[in-house]
Amino acid sequence: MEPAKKEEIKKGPWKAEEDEVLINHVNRYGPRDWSSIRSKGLLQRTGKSCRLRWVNKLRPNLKNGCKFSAEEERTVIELQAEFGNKWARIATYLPGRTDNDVKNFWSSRIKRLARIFHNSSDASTSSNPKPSSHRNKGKNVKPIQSLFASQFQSFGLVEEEITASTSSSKILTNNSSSDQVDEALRLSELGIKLEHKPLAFGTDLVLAETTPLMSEFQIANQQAVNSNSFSSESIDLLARLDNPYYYDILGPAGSSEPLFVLPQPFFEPSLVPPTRCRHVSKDDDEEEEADVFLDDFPADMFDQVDDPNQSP
DNA sequence: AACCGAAACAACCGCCCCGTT
DNA sequence: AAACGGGGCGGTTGTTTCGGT
Repeated sequence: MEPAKKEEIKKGPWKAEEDEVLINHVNRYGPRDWSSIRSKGLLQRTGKSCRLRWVNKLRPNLKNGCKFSAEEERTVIELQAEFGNKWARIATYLPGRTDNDVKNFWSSRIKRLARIFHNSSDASTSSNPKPSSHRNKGKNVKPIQSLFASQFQSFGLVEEEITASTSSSKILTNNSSSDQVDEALRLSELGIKLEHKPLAFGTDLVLAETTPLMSEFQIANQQAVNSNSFSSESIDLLARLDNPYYYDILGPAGSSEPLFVLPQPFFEPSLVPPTRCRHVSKDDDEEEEADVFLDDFPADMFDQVDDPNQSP
């Protein structure tokens, strides 16, 4: 017997009309019964696809188009160290951010670090360093140290690429570019608890491993400051790193005391107007209009969404 | 202006959990 | 108790945008 011809399932980018249908459905029934959207013939999308679209793009109060602030970055780093890759959980601490946002942010960050450290490795291991390109361009990003090994693995880099031969103390060397130092400083600034928290980046990082790293910071610091290639912020941070009591400033080693207070898990209040963010786009004439239609929602329709009584 | 690499973003896939039958 | 389906989540991949050469 010929199986009933399945209705074609649509994939790929969503159109405005589809969004509208989805929003109308949620407007009427709430954010549930995703599979019924297809069974009713409203959309040729799977329930999962509908849910994902709603959660990541159409939900009110999303910070679409906003870069992560320094505070958000720090929160992600801290929570990732604590929870691991529990993006949905981490996202509950970041108003307007989705698990996908957090995941993408982290992924980009890891790739960037991998590239930087890889280039650093090249520079430090080469006896005859070639002139570096302007922006450290390089494909075949290769992580070079065990420091971030498990994190790299979780982002699909093969195990043999993670060589144990390079120590974290080589992350920064006298050959490090100012880009590398800047990023490493940023890392130390944002991931400030690395020195004290074994869970950081999912590795068994211990203080003994990071101390040489920091001394290398100081070496690079001197060079870079001498060459006047840092921003004033970086120079300020470098000055602090040069301070022998810097670690004390960060907090006592081994202390479980948080260095800053994490925000509480966030639950979007139902009546808060949608967060509007301008796109980071350089086109200043282009105002963000994506969620204007959400203003038409009844005020109480999101009461059931993100119920504050629910645990994350 | 064209090209290229990196970063950012969007969406799908597969697995797992849980409630229902 | 087992089967099934829906939903949630993390991982991955494809596409677009951005910035530099």
